[in-house]
Amino acid sequence: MTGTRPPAREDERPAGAARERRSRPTYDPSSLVEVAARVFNERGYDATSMEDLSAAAGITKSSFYHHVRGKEALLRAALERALDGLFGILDEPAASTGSPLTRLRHIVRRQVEVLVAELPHVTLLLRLRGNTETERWALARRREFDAAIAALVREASSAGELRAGIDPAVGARLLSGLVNSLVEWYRPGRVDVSDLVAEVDRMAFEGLLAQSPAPGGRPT
Amino acid sequence: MTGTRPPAREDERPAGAARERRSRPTYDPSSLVEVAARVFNERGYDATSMEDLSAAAGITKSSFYHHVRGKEALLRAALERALDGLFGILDEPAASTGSPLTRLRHIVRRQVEVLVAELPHVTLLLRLRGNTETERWALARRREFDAAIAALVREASSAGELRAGIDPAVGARLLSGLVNSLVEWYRPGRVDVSDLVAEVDRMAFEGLLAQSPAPGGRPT
DNA sequence: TTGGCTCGAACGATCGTTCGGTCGGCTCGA
DNA sequence: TCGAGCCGACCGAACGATCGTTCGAGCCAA
Repeated sequence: MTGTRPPAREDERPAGAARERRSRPTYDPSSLVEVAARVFNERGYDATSMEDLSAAAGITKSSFYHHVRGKEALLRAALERALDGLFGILDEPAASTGSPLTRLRHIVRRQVEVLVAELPHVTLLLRLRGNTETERWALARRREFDAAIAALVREASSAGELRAGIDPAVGARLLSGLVNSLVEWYRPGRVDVSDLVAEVDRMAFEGLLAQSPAPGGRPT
Repeated sequence: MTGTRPPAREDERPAGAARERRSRPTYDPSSLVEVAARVFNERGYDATSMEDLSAAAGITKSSFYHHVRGKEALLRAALERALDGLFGILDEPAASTGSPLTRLRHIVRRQVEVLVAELPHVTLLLRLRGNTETERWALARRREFDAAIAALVREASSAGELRAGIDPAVGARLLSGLVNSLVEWYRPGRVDVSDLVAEVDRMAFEGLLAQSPAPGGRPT
């Protein structure tokens, strides 16, 4: 990277410090993963140096290595956290009971909540390019998740619960794209999460247009 | 990048060769921009080395520098092409005549077409992180485009043309996210472009749900 | 004194870029 | 028609910078 760095926010204070000892804060692995995920998202994984990460954690690069195994291990830990959150949705009872549309709608709404709760980690997941074995592994798992949604869209379509004239495969892609696009703009606090869930649900299933009666629509 | 590279597609033949002379193909700048955009998207901009680019073009790294100014210049050229395509939509007559909803719907449909026509370049634009001055410039222009759409959504909402209960600001983000998510999965030839335009339009404005009458909906 | 924590210094590798020079087709005066 | 000279295309080698990672020695609370 020859390019000049962006303004480099000044509020990168040492994170974590989950101990009572104040003079020498110690860093638990999960808090460093959180810091790393945040910086990865700001600069992009490949453009982020270990120097950037250690600076964001408030220690030198070599001290940083005392706590973490390496750059790729940090990435993997963050991706695992994102994937655990997403696949956890599929294990919920509501994800496998009721009509296909009911299940799909529940998953979508929960997916919004997980995206918000694990924003940095899911953001990382959604921007992977597959350059390393770790990235390809995470991409494969992400495809599994998308495939589950696509299967549900296909079921709902076969059951006549979805609009005719939308190809289920395309509709599933658009649905996932709509939900996932949250990570590009949502920042905590700006919009209430329950409002966001309701808006994404309406947008996805009823569209932007006015005055369509929305049969069987959920209450807000 | 220490990570092992992905399988490295074998079909990276020298592009361009817009001359009749066969023994020594010459490379016009625009064809090299196209090659670069494709590889940038495969590996990510920062993870792509000039060696990768020159290999994809079929020449050595030093030869490659005979044709292009540098890595960032290639990025800028690709981004300009994407931005020209997008802003060209706003200059079309149909983008400024009719009701806000009519204009919005036209822009969205044209945006899908431009995304498909300039897929690699727009993809690059949508993945920027803002690490260099060039990237920040392109991001600023992209925000201009999104702001134009957001303004139109606000207008249409004020005119009562959009569903009540969707915040215009959020709706505009979701709409852009829905359309832009195309670059993550659409590949030319798989879905007919006019079909795709119709499906994105339906999805965005009428939603996935069945049996809503869609007043004033466009013919397909 | 022990042992976790911190650090400066340096490792080899790879990055984007530059440089000097070779090759071969084209131009143009003889 | 010919050949000398030119010039764009091409390449190997190397530049300094930065990358991820390692090492060993200090520091300080227990």
